[in-house]
Amino acid sequence: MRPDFYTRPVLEVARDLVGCLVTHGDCAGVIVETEAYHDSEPACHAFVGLTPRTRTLFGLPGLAYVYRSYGVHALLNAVSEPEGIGAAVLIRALQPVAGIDHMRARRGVTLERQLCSGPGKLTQALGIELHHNGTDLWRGPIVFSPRPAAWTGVEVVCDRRVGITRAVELPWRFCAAESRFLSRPVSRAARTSDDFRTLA
DNA sequence: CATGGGATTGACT
DNA sequence: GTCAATCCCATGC
Repeated sequence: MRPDFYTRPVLEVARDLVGCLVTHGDCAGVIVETEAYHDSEPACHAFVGLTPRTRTLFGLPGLAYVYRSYGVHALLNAVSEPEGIGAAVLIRALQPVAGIDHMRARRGVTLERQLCSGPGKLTQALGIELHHNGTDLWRGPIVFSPRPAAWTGVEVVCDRRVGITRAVELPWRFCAAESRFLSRPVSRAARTSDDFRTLA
């Protein structure tokens, strides 16, 4: 998608990215789980302001923000909101649709449900690394493209974000409700409470 | 320049 | 359920 898709409130972008396609080389998958981050809340890297690390986050919407997590994994985000606002959508899980044997080789596992069911797993499966930080998501090499016809109208539910220690109460995780390719199931609270209603 | 803390995963009890 | 691996970077002296 072009940059104007990402020049919107990050919660809308995070919701609307569910169902979109991510392609890198011969590998591709449909996004089934995202999380939103914004410089106004302390779980976001951009909360500390503009530093060498957060330069991409404050940059042009539609750029890839890729950083190393726990010294081990590369995590992929789509920079959102207008330039000058530090916000991004973390891609947390994909349903594999192409290059599946290549993903198996990179991941060292065979079960499709385990190939991209986590933010570190999907970057390993697709061969996404730190040098992709700052590349754009409409020309590539990593390309985000609109929902395939079969994915229009999928139900998206929201839940609390995974693996953070600050601003844990914000329901800024977005999941394809019926997907079996999530990093973890949607919580009981999110399924039953009105506190987790998806944005209109 | 030293230190501490992760937007995780996989192996193990 | 617990826990280590491993590295980038923000912070503070």
